[in-house]
Amino acid sequence: MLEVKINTATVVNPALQLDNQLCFALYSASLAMTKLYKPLLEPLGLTYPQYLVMLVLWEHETMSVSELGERLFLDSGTLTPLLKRMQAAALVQRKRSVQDERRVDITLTPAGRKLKVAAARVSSCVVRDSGFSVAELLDLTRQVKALRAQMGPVRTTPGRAQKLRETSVAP
Amino acid sequence: MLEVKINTATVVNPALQLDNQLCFALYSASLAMTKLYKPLLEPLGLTYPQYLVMLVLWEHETMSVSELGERLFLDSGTLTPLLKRMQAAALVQRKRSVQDERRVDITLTPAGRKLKVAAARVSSCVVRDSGFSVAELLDLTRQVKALRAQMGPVRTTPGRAQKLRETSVAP
DNA sequence: CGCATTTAGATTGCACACAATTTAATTGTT
DNA sequence: AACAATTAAATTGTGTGCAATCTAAATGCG
Repeated sequence: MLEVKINTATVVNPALQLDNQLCFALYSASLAMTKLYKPLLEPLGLTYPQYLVMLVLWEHETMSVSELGERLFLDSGTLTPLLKRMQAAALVQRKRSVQDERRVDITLTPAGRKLKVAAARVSSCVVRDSGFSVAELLDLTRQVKALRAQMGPVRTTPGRAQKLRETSVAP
Repeated sequence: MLEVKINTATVVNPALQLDNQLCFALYSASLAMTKLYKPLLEPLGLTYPQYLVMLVLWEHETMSVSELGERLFLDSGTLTPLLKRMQAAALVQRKRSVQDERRVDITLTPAGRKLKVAAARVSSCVVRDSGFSVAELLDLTRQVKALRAQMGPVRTTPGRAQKLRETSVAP
């Protein structure tokens, strides 16, 4: 491996430089986005992941826990406690399905439905603060989604982590 | 607000559709990236955020906790316990600075330094699994970093959340 | 010098994420 | 019908993120 000593810093191998890491860019941008949303969602009584759940429910009104999980790429270990908090906040209802007693259906309450209007304002606020045009945002969204699609062939259900082929590289 | 009833689904207002949300694309892609790395980092005894710390240290060898925080946009509340675990794993050393007793300097151990070779293999493995060309990855990285720069004027030190201007929109 | 202010880390408490396991309900098969 | 296999949630345990608070050390200033 090419290696150069500069000062006290051992640098080079661009593949390991933090600033070249897409993973770090995404990680960091995602956390920054969460912080951007936080003060805007606080008046609505929502955390950021809870806001994502609301986005789904505003499109569908009723979904099972696992359907929500498929849509958001989250599992029951994350969603169950989150949804319980949202129920405690009277934003959603959790009810065992009658047709299938395994399912738990999540439904918006009137209060939850009502939040949609305020959320639209939050959304426009964030778009503005991003400093990007709507076209740029949509294009970037498209690219990031394409990357996402490449990476995670979904795997919602707990258990079975997908097997990754190891790259065989001379040691 | 324009609103259309389709089936049981209340749709429309593209600004609130999950699939149009850059924030969700980033969030989801970032989590997927973490999952992609996880099985590859496990043999190295690293979690994904710990891997990010290592990337910084492989570039600098020694940094204070707050310097690491500035680089990674993380605060001491996150880093302190994480670094303690890394110390317990003998990857880094934590030592009070002599010049400034407030500082805690983080240094790579020989074991930590050695991991860099294996990490390069992990990196190339992830690049391949992304299904994107290196040029595409770098370009996307550039864009996401630009967005990141727009959003978070850094704020490392705990306390003082930045004040956001509310959009004044007719209720 | 003396003392308020600032700065660096650590700590506490809460909310995710997720692997792994458990329980219960349903489906598939014979 | 009987029973193994599958599926849906919940639970448990670990590791982040981060706001808020706390302690101690350094700095600024009259």
